[in-house]
Amino acid sequence: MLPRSCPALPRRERRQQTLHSAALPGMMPLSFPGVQRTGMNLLSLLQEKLTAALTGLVPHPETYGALVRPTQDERHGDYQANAAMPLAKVLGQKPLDVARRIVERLALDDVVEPPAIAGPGFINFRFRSDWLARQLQAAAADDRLGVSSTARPRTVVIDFSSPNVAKPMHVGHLRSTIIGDSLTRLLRFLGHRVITDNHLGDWGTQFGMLLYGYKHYRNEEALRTDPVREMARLYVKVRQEIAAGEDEAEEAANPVAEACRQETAKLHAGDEENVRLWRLFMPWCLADIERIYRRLDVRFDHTLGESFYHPMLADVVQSLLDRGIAQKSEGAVVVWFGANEPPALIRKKDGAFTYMTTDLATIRYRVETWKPDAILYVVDFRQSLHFKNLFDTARRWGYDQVELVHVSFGSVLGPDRRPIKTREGGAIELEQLLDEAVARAEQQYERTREERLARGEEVPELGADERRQVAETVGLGAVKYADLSQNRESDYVFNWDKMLAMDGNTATYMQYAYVRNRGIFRKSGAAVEPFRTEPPEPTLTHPAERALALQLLRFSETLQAAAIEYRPHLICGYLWELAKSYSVFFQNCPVLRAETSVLTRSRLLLCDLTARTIQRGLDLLGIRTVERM
RNA sequence: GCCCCCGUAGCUCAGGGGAUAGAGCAUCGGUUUCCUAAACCGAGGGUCGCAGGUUCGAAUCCUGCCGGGGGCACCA
Repeated sequence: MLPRSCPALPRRERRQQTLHSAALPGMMPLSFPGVQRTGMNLLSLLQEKLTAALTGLVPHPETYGALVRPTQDERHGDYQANAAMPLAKVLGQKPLDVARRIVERLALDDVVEPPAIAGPGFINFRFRSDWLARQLQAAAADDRLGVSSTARPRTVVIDFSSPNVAKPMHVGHLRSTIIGDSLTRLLRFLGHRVITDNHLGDWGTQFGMLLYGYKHYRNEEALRTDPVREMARLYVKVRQEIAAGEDEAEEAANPVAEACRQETAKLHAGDEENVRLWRLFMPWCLADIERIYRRLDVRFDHTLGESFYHPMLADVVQSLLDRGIAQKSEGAVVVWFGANEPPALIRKKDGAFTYMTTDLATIRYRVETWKPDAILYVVDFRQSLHFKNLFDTARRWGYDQVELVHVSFGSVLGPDRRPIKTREGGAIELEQLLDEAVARAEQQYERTREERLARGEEVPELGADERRQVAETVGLGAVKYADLSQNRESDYVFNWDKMLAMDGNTATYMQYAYVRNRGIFRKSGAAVEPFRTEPPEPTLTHPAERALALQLLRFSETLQAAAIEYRPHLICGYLWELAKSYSVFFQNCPVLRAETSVLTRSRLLLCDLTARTIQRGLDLLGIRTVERM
């Protein structure tokens, strides 16, 4: 069996599921199911106020009330409402007149400056600085940084990572693993009940290969001392043998491959010896992938692989036949979709079941066991047809209340835009990649340290342990962030230098912003606690202070948008903007040397809230921070 | 053959009805008696693949074409 997230060729797919009903093209959803519109959500606040102003004035006020966007140019204010132009036609009035009537009815006096009407009918909002300051003060006193917890928690099963065991994890598994983990963290933070389930490929042909390898090439000594490594060796050995036999005879039977297939078939048929060996191998295989998950800081609530569902498959097929959803055809059992569309097999003519059967059994099990509102599949784009068929079949089968979503992502490509390979043509092993990232981070630390010394700067002298810790955190953060910061639906061109770059929109930049921030507190001896328990109301007089404050208060709407569309890269984009705002602030607004102690306290509040927001944002991406680097 | 996706700056990518299309890298120029220079500031660089259409308004929606990729019973 192929892993679900094998490295692959490309392409993105549009959202398959609509979580909100957009009445107008391009409008932002007014609300996300289960997410309360309260707290510091600036966008929602304006949308609500606008909707209230439109109520009684126009039909479908919430549709037009939702047409609020951040401005692209700060000269136009902070946010803009675009409702007047489309409403002009509906009401048969001039857009500027409509805009004026809307503004007259808005109840936002204590929140925004008097709105400006500009251009063809844009209504521009600029928040009052004193209002922003009070919101910031409230956010600082809040563990959740002003982000509301959901009013209606949903139960969501997230199916991600799902590698084949019995062979080393490779770079192709990375995207599913870290996107799925990030979505888990995000939805949990917003208050949803998330159940993570690693749907392992633990029952397929790769086990046949292991069985064949074990029977022919095992090294007893190696198995005793390091079974995991021996498993990997056997797998590679067998795969090489199969590959060697493929060149001459593409179509002709490959004796080794055929032998492996037979081992697999025997396993499925319950052959005593093979089942015993399967039970022997599994813990070793699990230990191997578990090591990587630990390093990546990824945990699963359940690891129910394909083998778990094996006993249920015959009943699944029978049930689908009984209900007339599946038909027998050419000796197989299939489910038909459209007249011109090929069917999906749920039982092959040799009696074997397919991954469609397993996935159907899995849906039934999950729905009956956990009663989820939604099941997310974080899987390679190329399986979109499979999921379309799977979801269609499941709904016909009666599972039409659960929302089934294929959270698809693009492929990992090499510099030649072909699927990423090592020089030898194999997949890049995940662990090697992580080691390389950490090694590069360590080299970067060395280089930077020498440059700092050459400039006569103070250098934080890290002990060996802390240095390793920094390298691990920075290196893994770089790898994760490089992937997560890209729209998941795009193909991902793998590039060492870009992935491990420490400039620009990278985890390192964010981690560094955090470190500089913490340095201020360390240097001054100021404690952070008072800024969290009894925060002062900050003064926002410098443009850099105001811009930073505004960005900090956009955290809530960012997380909401990321959750609606299952797009972690929105968080990355936000953090990048936040870190840039902080940099400008840092450059222009001395903190410890501010003119007054009141201003110092105000700026320390901004610093601490920035640090906490960066730390929280990175945490939602599965990335850690360090105190010094 | 049928279906799906993509084409935006030299490169890698955001933006997917709203104001003059953005960022990073790369290139060029500048910044350190100052809280970490793994930083900051500035400059150049685009016919948003092409052509029609819808709209007050299109990179964004529709149609066609060109180029690239993927998927399409007995692998998963």
